[in-house]
Amino acid sequence: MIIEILNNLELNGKLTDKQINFVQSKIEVLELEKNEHLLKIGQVCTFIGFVSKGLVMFYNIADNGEEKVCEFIKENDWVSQYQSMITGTESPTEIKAIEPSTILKISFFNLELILEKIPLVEKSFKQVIDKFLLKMLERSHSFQNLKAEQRYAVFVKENPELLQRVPQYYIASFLGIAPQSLSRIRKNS
Amino acid sequence: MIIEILNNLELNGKLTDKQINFVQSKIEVLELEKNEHLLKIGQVCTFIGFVSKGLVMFYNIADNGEEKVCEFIKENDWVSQYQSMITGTESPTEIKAIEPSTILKISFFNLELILEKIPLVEKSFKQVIDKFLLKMLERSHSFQNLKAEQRYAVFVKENPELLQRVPQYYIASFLGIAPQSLSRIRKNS
DNA sequence: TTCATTTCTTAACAAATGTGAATGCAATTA
DNA sequence: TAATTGCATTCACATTTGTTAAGAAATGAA
Repeated sequence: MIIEILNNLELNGKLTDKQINFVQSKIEVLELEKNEHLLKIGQVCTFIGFVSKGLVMFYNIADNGEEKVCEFIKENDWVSQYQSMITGTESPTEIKAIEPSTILKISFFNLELILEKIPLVEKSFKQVIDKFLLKMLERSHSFQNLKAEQRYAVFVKENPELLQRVPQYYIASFLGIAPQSLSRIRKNS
Repeated sequence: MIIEILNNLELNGKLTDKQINFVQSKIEVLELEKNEHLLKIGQVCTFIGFVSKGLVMFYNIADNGEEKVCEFIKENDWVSQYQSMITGTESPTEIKAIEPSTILKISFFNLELILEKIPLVEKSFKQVIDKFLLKMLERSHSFQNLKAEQRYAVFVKENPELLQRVPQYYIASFLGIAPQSLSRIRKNS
């Protein structure tokens, strides 16, 4: 399973067996059932997770109890609560599995050990953060400049398979619109 | 002027005179007139700037020529085009001065030199990136969950002085609404 | 100052999206 | 099987925001 992480970090073939074993020894494997939480509101996020299998979502809860989806994280991508992670404060958001999922979990403590010991990994992790920043820039831009219909079109183009894997009302939430509005948009296209 | 940078990085008193001189020698001082550009579309952003005096904005240009404001950057804050900077590609956005401004400009080349030589500065710069990421998270969240009126209320609360310093149609643009809509919102509150 | 230009406001109407309720469908459970 | 539950769709109507146009106010230049 660590192979997938190395692939994702574009480190395949670049680490020694010893280094790989070291990294592997710092990883905890977590199996999540559907709807099981990886992080709950009020917890401080002290790890970064790699979705090895399945699909999770990152969301916050509105006053009326609605789940507002910020991000879907598919297999072979990283998930964390950067806000809680950066500030060390309690997370205002949750992370839960949409499908049964396998998460490779690395605590910050262990992550620090890895980054200190293997500079190559540190460089790669910077890129993980960079990618996330780019994603958030793109997301703001999309809200600022596109209508819901266009946002949905982009989503479909970039995540065609998620249409099958994610309930539609979660997609609506991610797009910042009501489920009924998404129904209407789908009808007119 | 470098004092302001050290303050911003929370490094005041933590560097030796020699280190300070080294940093200072890598900084270029740039005076911008109102509406003068720090970065234009198509350029690759190869620097990070510190707004020592004045006010700049970061925006992209829609098909119809409208300027869509992504961010206002006040004195004592950092400005860069992270997307272009991270990917090394041509910037799709511009940066220009809203007021006559003084920018302390550090090229990436020099920044690398500084970060390598002074680890304390490297740590601080990570925090600069972290803050920007948090800002973008907050911005997405605001678009996803708040109505224009609420977004404006938040903006006013967090940037009361900008109401005087920024033309209203730029604020509307930043909020993702038409100038007329902002007029209406102001009227009803 | 006066004129020209830019910015802001207002209003009427259009378009997009939200809301609440009803319906149907599919999956799950008793 | 029947009943229940959750999700998607549809509709009518409300609210929000966009658009166009006109004029008022502010700003800058001669």
